[in-house]
Amino acid sequence: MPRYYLTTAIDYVNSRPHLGTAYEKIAADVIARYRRLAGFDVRFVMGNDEHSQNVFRQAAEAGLEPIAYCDRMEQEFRKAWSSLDISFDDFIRTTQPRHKAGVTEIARRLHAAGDIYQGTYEGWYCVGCEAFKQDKDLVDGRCPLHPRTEPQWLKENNHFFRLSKYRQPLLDHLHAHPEFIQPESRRNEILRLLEGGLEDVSISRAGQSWGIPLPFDPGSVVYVWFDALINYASAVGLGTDDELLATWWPADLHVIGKDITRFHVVIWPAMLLAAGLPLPRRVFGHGFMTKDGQRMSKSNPGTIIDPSDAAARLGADPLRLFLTKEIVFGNDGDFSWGRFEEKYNVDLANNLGNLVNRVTAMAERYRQGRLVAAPAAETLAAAATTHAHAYAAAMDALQLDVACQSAFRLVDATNEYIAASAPWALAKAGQDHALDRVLWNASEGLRVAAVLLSPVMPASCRTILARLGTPVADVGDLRLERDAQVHVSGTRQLTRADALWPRLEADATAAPISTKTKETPVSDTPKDVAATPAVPAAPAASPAAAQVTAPPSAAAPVEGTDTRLSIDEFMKVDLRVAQVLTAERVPKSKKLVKLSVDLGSETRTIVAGIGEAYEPEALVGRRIAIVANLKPAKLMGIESNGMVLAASAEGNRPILIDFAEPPAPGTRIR
RNA sequence: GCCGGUGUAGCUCAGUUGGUUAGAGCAUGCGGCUCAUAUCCGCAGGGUCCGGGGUUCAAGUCCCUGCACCGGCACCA
Repeated sequence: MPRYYLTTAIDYVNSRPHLGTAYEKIAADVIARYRRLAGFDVRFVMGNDEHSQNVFRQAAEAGLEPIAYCDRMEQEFRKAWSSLDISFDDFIRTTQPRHKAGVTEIARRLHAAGDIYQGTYEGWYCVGCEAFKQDKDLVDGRCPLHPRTEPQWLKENNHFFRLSKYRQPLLDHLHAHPEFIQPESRRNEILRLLEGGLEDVSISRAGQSWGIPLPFDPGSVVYVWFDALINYASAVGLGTDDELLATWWPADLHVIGKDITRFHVVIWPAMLLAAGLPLPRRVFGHGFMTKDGQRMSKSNPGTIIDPSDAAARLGADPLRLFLTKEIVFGNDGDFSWGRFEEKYNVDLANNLGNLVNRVTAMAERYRQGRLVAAPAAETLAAAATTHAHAYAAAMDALQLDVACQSAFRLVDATNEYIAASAPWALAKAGQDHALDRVLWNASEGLRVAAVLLSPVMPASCRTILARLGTPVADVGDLRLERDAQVHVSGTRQLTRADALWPRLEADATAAPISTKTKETPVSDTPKDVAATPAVPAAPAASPAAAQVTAPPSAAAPVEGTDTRLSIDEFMKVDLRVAQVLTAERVPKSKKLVKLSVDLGSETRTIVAGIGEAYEPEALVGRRIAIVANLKPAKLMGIESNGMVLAASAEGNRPILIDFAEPPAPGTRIR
């Protein structure tokens, strides 16, 4: 049995998964399930990346040990993936002993190969900022933010990886294996990057406790991204189980976001070359998800969609289909509730779902559900073969959207076949033989379509197969070769049941469905499956829900990570009323405005990013709210001593705070 | 200002290395069917492929240029 090892990127645990991360897992899951269907022995690995300083900080803020925080986040992630029916075989965490063993092994190998050397990072260090400063950041040899503090010349011991040594081998590899990076556009970017030269990279941090110690310098920990990449090999036994490693490595496919392509096609392969390990066969950089055209990001709450919510609304399978079929794999994709609901109605309610219903209904009505094999209908059988081949070719080429479309063409072909052969007319005319044949073939067209769609909609397809009298214990038992063609022998008992995907009516689609419905678990006995819908009836929009036009709100903070401030902490912020004396645009900037403001006792210069929303002249005389005790910052060469308060949603123009009655400049706000 | 992306039917988008008459779904109009969740099937209308210039026997596709929108950074303290 051929093997297939694929991975997704492991996820940072500093926030809960959103639809963008879910998209990657769904796409990878579709590929994994397709490979199983195609007869491969599949290993599908996902996991969490836990050794970042951010995680360390977040844990501290939540009053937790880092590992306890990570444990909690693991549950969050597992819950999300479970609600989306992600069929990973293994879930690796970078804090696990097996991963530490893998990292240690790689570090040891690179060290032995002479590809790690000790270097020092030297530079001006500003104690006030707790950071190294570049020469260009210093003014008269001093940190502009802390002009009274003498910067210190510091050295930090670091270990460097000789990445530069692998420039030519990487270029050779890319030329020898054009399929290594996909899609194509990313490959060109990397070629340009390599042609421009590579610099060695630092792989350690001194003086940190949260991380994996370097075997040859226990005082340093491995830098987080270097650590993270190794998970792909440590998950299959690097450093712990040579036999397992030999079985699965190299990976057939890394599915990652396009933003981290260069880590995966430059640094990671260079590490493997240095360690004497084979390179992964393919790296696929998928696109980003947007919400209603806006970039989905943590700092923009309106764009964050909780994948479990989205799945709960119409079902995990409809969501999986939408993301797989409507987004060209490799391109950015947009999610909107309206489009999701539209595609749900068209593809699932009207076409596939209705086909299931009409086939089972006719079988029951004309034959008490009992169908006997009949000769294949030529056109439909040919369509099944053609579309199944196109489907497999597309899947092999990772054109997931094209593959879905092929499967749906078979759904269309089956609907056409039914219309053309009019079984209801045959029934009326008493042409039993012809009727038997049409019913059998229609059910076969549908069955093959369900087999093809099973990687995308596993639970639903299992239900469809059960209703068609061809139950499987697990869709993983299906095989393309055997099951994705029209069969011409046997007898079956079909069962009609509730609509799989009830059509959403216009007024229901206008409002988000706030009721969280969980998918009815599919029972193990096919009989029950046939009797129970895999997806509950769409919840009717209640009058109350109909008034709500906003989508479900952004992800709530993780339980237990209470980030609220005490009153003392809040009082540290010195908010003041200020009156604008002068305002002028900062030359060559897009949105910066330089203000001088009256604070009662003093006059301050503040630079604010409000130039896109306000004309500077209109600000003069206006009373605004500012933060008065911020550390100064330099913006476009101008020192800003404070911050103007404004309502500012990401992507929207800021709106200044206004006072209904004018307070005196300098008045404290609290 | 720099870097990147996008611009194709009313809407949402496909369009491989240049190659017949530029496609799909939705929406619209007409017709058919009644097994089915008012579903399905057929037909039709609808396009300056953002503008301009160029290369070529041939350009939605390649090159130059302009415009518009989006994203990132410089600058949101």
